[in-house]
Amino acid sequence: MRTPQAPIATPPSDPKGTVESQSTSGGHSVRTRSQHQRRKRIVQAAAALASRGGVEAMQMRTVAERAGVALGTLYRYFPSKMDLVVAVVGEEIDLLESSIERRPPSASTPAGRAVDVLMRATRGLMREPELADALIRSLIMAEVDTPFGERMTGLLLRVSADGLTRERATEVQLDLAGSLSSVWVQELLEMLRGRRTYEQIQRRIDLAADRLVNDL
Amino acid sequence: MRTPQAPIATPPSDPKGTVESQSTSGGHSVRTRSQHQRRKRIVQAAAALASRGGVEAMQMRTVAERAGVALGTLYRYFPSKMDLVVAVVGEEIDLLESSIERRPPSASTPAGRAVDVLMRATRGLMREPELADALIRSLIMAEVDTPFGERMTGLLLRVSADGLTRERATEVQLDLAGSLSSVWVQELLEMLRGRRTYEQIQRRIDLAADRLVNDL
DNA sequence: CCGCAAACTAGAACAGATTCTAATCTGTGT
DNA sequence: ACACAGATTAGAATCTGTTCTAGTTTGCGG
Repeated sequence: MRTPQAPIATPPSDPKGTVESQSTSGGHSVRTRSQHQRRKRIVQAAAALASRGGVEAMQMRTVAERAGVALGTLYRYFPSKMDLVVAVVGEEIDLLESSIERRPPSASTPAGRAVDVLMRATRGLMREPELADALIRSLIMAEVDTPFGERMTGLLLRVSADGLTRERATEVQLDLAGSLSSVWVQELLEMLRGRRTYEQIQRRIDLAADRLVNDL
Repeated sequence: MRTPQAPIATPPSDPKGTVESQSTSGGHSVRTRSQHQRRKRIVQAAAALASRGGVEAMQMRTVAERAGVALGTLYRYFPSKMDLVVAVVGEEIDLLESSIERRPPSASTPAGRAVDVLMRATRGLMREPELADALIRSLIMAEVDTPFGERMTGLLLRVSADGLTRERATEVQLDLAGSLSSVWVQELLEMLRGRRTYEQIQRRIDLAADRLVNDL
């Protein structure tokens, strides 16, 4: 019975999401420490299971067991399975981001770089269809604010607008990034339904990018 | 445990979906008669529940009860809840189609007529957000071939290509219809997340249609 | 009217997500 | 070291989709 508002997973009793520093200073509510470990173990276990049998194989009991925490604890960290899925998906994006840092897209035009990123993500997802499935579903179904669409759009924005963050991008750039990631999601869906090959997706993303560029 | 292939709901033991005629002739397997009634009662009950609390309120036990059939029977007609949702959604499209027959879109350009249809559908959906939610989700999640996307695309095709059926439409027209309904779905999603108003959707659909037209 | 296969029914059973409980553990302030 | 709040745990309990069972009903061919 999903309640309208389900806060995203953060170590227990952490008002804002910004827990990082404080080593010996005036802490007062955050248990940070083994909790980060625990959270990591959980997401790891979940990811491992998901990359096998997909979301189905990622059963809450099993995740808890593998992560070595009680079911109740798992639920304290992730109020619903969807939240956990979203977290796993987040990890995946981290990977993509660091991959892009390591080897930035080389295309010369903004749209080209955006396409490059999307196709790289596509290849990554094709390697683990089960996870891709979970990702797409979570992306679309999430009632909570999906961090995924936002992040992917931001990512596209950065590579296409070359270092700009969302706030500084022009409306036009935002539109490019947003539209492209929309199209991409649609294509991924089709792929999951077995109606697209990698090549087809590439062609269509290219096409969409071209169109957008012409429109601007 | 969703098995890969879940046939869409049709009165029991009905090989092809084309059951209509035969009144006294060589029938042999179809029980048609009260079964159509039963099916209708089920979908009706389901729709009623869904238009209240959404998919969540549409519990299989409750649906069966309200429809006056046993749970097992419900499952005989609709092998999974998703199938039932799809059926309910189908009803909704029927409504849209007949509405369009009654009062065809008046715009002068093909794209204009397509936009007209989409916006009419949008208004209808906004009236029952819970159902809209169910619709969109089912549309996107369905593992079975979603009849929804197909039907909506076909509908757009008919109004935009003015009487042509799918087979006769040019690739270009197909693309128009397909792209528009993609965009529309995305916009509806945003609306459900509270990030779009009717006006915004209208503006964006218009824009998308314009773009497409220019591309053709 | 008879017999049979398919459809239907009531209800138990099962599965996995989510919630709840009672007891224990941990970290922090005093 | 002591006390307390919040975190964790094991496990029972609940909820809802889905499956299964055994018995009954229905419609049709003979």
